[in-house]
Amino acid sequence: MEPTPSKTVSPTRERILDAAERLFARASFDGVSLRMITRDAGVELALANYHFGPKLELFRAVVRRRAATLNAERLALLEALPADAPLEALIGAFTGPFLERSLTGGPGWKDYARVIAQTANSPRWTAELMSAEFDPVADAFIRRVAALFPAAAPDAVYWSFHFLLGAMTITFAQTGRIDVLSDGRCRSADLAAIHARMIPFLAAGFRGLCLSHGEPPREDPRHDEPHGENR
Amino acid sequence: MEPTPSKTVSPTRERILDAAERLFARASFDGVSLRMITRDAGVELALANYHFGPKLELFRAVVRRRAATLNAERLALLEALPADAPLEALIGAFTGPFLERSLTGGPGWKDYARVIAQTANSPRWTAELMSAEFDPVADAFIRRVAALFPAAAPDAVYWSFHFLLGAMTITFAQTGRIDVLSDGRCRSADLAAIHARMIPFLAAGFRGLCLSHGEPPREDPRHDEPHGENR
DNA sequence: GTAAGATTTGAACGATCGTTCAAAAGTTAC
DNA sequence: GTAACTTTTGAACGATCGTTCAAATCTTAC
Repeated sequence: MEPTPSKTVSPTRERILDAAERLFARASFDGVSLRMITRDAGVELALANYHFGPKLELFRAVVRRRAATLNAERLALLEALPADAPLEALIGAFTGPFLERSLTGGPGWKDYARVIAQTANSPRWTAELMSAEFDPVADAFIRRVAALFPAAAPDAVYWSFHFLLGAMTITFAQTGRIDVLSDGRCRSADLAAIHARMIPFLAAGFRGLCLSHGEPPREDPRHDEPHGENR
Repeated sequence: MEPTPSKTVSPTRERILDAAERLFARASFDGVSLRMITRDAGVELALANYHFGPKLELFRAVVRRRAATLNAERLALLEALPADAPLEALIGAFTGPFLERSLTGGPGWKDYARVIAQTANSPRWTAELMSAEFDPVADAFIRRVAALFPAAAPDAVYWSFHFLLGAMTITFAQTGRIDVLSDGRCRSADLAAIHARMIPFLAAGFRGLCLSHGEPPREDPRHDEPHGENR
């Protein structure tokens, strides 16, 4: 009688989730119909509503399914790092699990990354969904990073994390635009190569923003930057 | 007889574009119907198809309309900068015009920013649309930045620009997630404050990635690279 | 085996979708 | 004022949308 049992794993549930994930990765929430999903999954249309309720709940189930795995691994990596771990290790603990699974976790994880990338940059109701699923581990990551920059402005670490999220999401979106722009010098599909570039870039960005003085230089650019631990 | 005259500015055309921009900023391409747009614009449904052809062409017209203004200002700022302009000035020339108009250019520009943010992180056909509109000025920006890092790896500047795009788009998306995460310390609506944080972060990221050796340290880190121009 | 519950089926609901079209109204040029 | 053209109107097209529901089928427990 319950509309969303979710107690035991049902093969039909998983087939629908897989198809939904695959299609939501290639189009928006409104660009995918339940008929496309159930047709792709090889099940009847009404089964989507039986197992998940309304369409939005199916989408939320797609986001939620792999988030638990992801967050658990991220938290484990973060907690395994010593207190004096370098910033690059912290960033890697946050960005690495998603990347690793996109590479070796099967096509579902790659689709999932695109779903998340889309959702993170969408307006309205997606924000609360993202917050509900990913904010706890984001909070843990930010707390660890903030400990590295005790003199940083209170919002500097948050903004840095915000820019990290942007770089990560546009990477996982895999639009292929940078491939064209760089005339083949960059390949969006080579996530491992991107990671090798992303971590140094982000680490430098964190240091550049969080090691500066409390207020960012507006019209009074100081050139006496006394941050001795540069690199 | 022509389906898309576009020669002279038609008030009806502009009303439809305004409504489409406003609605596309709040939902996806498939989440907005032509009936919603024309109802919001106060015109008949068939007029959308008369002035723009199919729905996708209306969306492209929305993207295209303000892109010309934006690119012209960006290029002018870039060319006005001296050859020895600091990296921060280059980044500001690329990110500033969009930000400034989002602040003072009326609500249309804020909606436009959200449309672009969504589009930049969407899969499929949006990539070629973004490339067609924004790649020329992106190319000019990258060329200027590359001149500052003559010893950088050929793809380092492109990846840096990629991460810049991610940080910029997730900012313009204005999802409000960072507001919740930071418990009010960050405000997504205060684009001016964000800009003051974004430029130092990105500049440090560019330097951190483009001033390093040719190859990122994988398993064979070469240390014989004569990189003497570190900052 | 039989009853109770969970799952699947097939069909239908009303609503909305993008697109098309002929006719009406408005505009411009002679 | 009439002709040529552009713009607007109102209605309709077939298709697809999310959701619902009763009946059929499968599963589980006694």
